[in-house]
Amino acid sequence: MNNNRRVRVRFAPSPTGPLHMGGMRTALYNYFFAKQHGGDFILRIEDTDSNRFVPGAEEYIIRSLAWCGITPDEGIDENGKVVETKSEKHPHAPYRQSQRKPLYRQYAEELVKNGFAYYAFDTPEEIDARRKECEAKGETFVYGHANRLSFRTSLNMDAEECKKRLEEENHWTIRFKNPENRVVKMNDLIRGEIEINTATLDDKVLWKAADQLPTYHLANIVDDHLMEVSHVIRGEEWLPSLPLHYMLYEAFGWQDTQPEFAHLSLLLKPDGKGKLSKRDGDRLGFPVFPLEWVSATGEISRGYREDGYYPEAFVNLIALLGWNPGTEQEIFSLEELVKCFSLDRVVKSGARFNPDNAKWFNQEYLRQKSNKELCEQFLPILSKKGIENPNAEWVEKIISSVRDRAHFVSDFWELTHFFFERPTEYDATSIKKFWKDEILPLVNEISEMIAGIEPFQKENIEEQIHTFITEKGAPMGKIMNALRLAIVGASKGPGVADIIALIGVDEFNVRISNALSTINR
RNA sequence: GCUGGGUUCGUCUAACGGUUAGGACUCAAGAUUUUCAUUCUUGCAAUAGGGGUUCGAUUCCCCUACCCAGUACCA
Repeated sequence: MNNNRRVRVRFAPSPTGPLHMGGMRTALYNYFFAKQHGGDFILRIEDTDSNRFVPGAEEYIIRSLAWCGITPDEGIDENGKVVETKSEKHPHAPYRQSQRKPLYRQYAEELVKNGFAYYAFDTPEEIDARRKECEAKGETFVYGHANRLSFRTSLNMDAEECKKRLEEENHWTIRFKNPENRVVKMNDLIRGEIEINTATLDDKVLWKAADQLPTYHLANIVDDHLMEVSHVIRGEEWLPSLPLHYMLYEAFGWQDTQPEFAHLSLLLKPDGKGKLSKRDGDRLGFPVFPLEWVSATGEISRGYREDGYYPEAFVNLIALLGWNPGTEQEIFSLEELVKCFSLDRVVKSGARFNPDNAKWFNQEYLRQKSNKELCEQFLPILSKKGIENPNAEWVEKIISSVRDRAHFVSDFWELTHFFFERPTEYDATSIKKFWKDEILPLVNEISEMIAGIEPFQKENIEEQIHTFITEKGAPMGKIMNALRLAIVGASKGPGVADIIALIGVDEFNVRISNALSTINR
């Protein structure tokens, strides 16, 4: 393995549906690693399973990456389309494996020629029957060195017959001839040395005549080699096939440029057992996908973007699920992540995803926004509520008064609606608690005083209310709360003086008189 | 079942043989306060179990338990 060559990584999803958080994390880690080393991040589409292709999935993946601020260096063009023809910038096109179809067969044949693989003629049905037979006896079925000679293969048939079958049949495959008893020593950048004896491995299918396509294993090795990939950072589910991949590099004689491997642990459910799935999101009420996804049947899966998450927050929270900087820093921009990321600080064990934590990250990012930015983000929501073209400066002031309590911009309406609409109902518990006979005359009196304040500004209002109450020797809490109830309709919101100043004197008068005449005790 | 990987507060994690086992989220309490929050302070809470190795194990080794993955002509 050559450590001096250019760092090139690939993110190679298969377009079988929307990419979920775990997949995004894999993409992110690949990106951080590549950029940190001044290398390339390649996007390759692994669509060798024609049966599982899902329309729109490819676009979804690219849009999700873009939302997170990731643009592949190679594999997609300026318009976000997968590159199909070679160019200086994309020398390895096409980047969709289905379009690289003609390329793989020769490699598989080469393996056969050199004794590392063989032709197998049993149909899937025949193999299935054998498998069932075994299982009925309580045995594990493995198509491998122990029984490969009991199948119809090029290993036990004369050349003539084999040739004839290859020409006439269209359901044969090329299988890897797994060594009977060999210890393969492997290295993983996260887990260290791993050893496995090939005795337990099976003869994996490498290429299928039926659709003239390679399986993952062959396509993956061939493409990583051709695309000069230096590091493979992928999910843990690939760890068991690492020995096969090692042996394939060896069989091809590509050990010198064999990439280094790093296998990432999986994301686990917030509760119970097992890995995180789409269902958990539905069940527990959080998104599992970066962007909203509508399936062919019209089923909608919510996305972080649609739920009001900032992409920076999403990237940050995903990055810290299974990786830590070794310091106490928790808020990282994409640039900082590129700078700080390192594979040896990736955690080996699976990380349970906790939605509470996700919200906290968004809150942190929301706090970094200016009132102006938040206002711009809030305007569309106001518009939906029928508040068209409000004075932006005014909205900014309103946001300023409540921003500390929000996790999302979407929280703002609940937090501020009483600025935009008069109360039509008054909270019963608050009435009972604060709307007392002995207080009402004072409320009336203080309201008249407030209405006369000039200039009608928060500081003045606050000060004069205090003076008034102190002079009267009245109970501060009771009066303030009664005022609040009158102008808000409930016991919530920012400081009373803030609200009064923001709604203005005319609106204040209307609300007070409404309250005085409407509230029934 | 077999093979591989994993196991520190409820959760995310730090400590790569010597720490009162640290931080964050959550939760609880207190302070502030005109409500709800914010903020500040404090608190609760962990090395899966058992054997070794060692002067000393969260850390190294073995066994057990549990969790995860793979075991497809899917990726």
